[in-house]
Amino acid sequence: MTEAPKPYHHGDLFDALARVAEELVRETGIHGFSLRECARRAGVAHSAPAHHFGDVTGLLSEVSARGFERLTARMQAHRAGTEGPEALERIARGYVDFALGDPVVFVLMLHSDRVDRGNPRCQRAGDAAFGELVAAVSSARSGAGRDNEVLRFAWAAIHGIAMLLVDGPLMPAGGNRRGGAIELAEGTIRRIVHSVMTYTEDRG
Amino acid sequence: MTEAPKPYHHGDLFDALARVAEELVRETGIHGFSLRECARRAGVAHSAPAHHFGDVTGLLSEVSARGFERLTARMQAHRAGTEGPEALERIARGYVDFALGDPVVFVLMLHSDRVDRGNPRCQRAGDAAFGELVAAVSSARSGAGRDNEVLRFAWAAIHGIAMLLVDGPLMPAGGNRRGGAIELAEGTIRRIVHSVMTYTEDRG
DNA sequence: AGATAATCTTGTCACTGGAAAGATAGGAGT
DNA sequence: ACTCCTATCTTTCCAGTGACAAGATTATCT
Repeated sequence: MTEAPKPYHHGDLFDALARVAEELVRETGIHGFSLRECARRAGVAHSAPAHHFGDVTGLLSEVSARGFERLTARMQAHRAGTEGPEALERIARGYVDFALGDPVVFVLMLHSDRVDRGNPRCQRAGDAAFGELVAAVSSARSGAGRDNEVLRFAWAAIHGIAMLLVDGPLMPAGGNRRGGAIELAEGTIRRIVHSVMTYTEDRG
Repeated sequence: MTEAPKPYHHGDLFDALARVAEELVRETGIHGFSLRECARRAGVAHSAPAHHFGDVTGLLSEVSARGFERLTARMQAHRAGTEGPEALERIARGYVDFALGDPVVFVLMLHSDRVDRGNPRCQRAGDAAFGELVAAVSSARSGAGRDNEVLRFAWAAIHGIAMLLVDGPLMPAGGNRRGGAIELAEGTIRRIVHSVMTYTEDRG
């Protein structure tokens, strides 16, 4: 039939493994992830990934890097070229939306010890993603000063609501987890933006 | 000599295992944790923990529950009976201080898939800890309304700064991680408190 | 004292990640 | 065309893991 002849050389095993790993980690969770199962699904021997990624940390780091790339794209899509406070509000929504849509990968990216955050690809992709946030804060404040402080504040609040909704105590119990969570996040995000905009005035 | 005769029955293996597990998870990280190594250090057979905790998730859930108890105590100690905005500021400092002092356990408690957050002990201890935060926000606002909204906002910001400093991109690179991080957190915490206090006025 | 239940040990299982050594293929240079 | 060299992938092996089952030991209750 249409059975592939299964050539010895896969052709693009690096990419294929990264994709399968992403799927697998979503299914099984971070701890449940298995290199052998991953290789199995990609149709290669269990030691094949080692040549491309070194070890399981290397593979999951690649998954993390791709996650950051998707996060960047998501935030850009949400921002859609806007400026000012609206830009920040949209970027924040993009951040939370990504987290809610891909919770396992999100936690993997930022808070898992199975990823090497010193990994160059990971770091570059992470910097790019956070660059979007920096740019949005900057656009919202348009040079009003206190940049580092206000950036930390904004980032912390956005990241915090994402983490609490995705994987923490604020997680809605019911069925449509994502819907309820987004709704909860909305108010908090608006409040964060407001707080960022008034940063200078109400504190010396 | 003073060699213990190593009785068949340990006496308080539940507690001993929980302690050893806490230490071990600190040393090896969440993923590196091993039930067998834990049993080894406690001086019992590798299957002994199963009887008390079921499986490794049960054991780590106990570690998590104890973490919440320590978090509660830490926050109470920081608050020291104060009221109003100061209470919230101190509680927030306690939260961040705990996270920075015990980062692995902190991440385990809130964002690990090796813990069963439905576990009764875990849930009760978690509720107690978050009760401290609720009480502090309530004291700071003294019945100014919008309680759920403002609570989510405060919690998200506090949790966010803790996570980013402990295990994320804001983590200071240098040696005295904790010192630098606390300093960074201070400004953010003050800002959070301020924002909580002005919640009603500057938004309809 | 004797029965019953709780606690702990020994032994086994399938599974995991990593290392080593061999098989296969592609490419460069002659 | 032919050989060498290297990258890719497979097979084989090893120590380690969590869970389970069955047996040994001790505490508790009547």
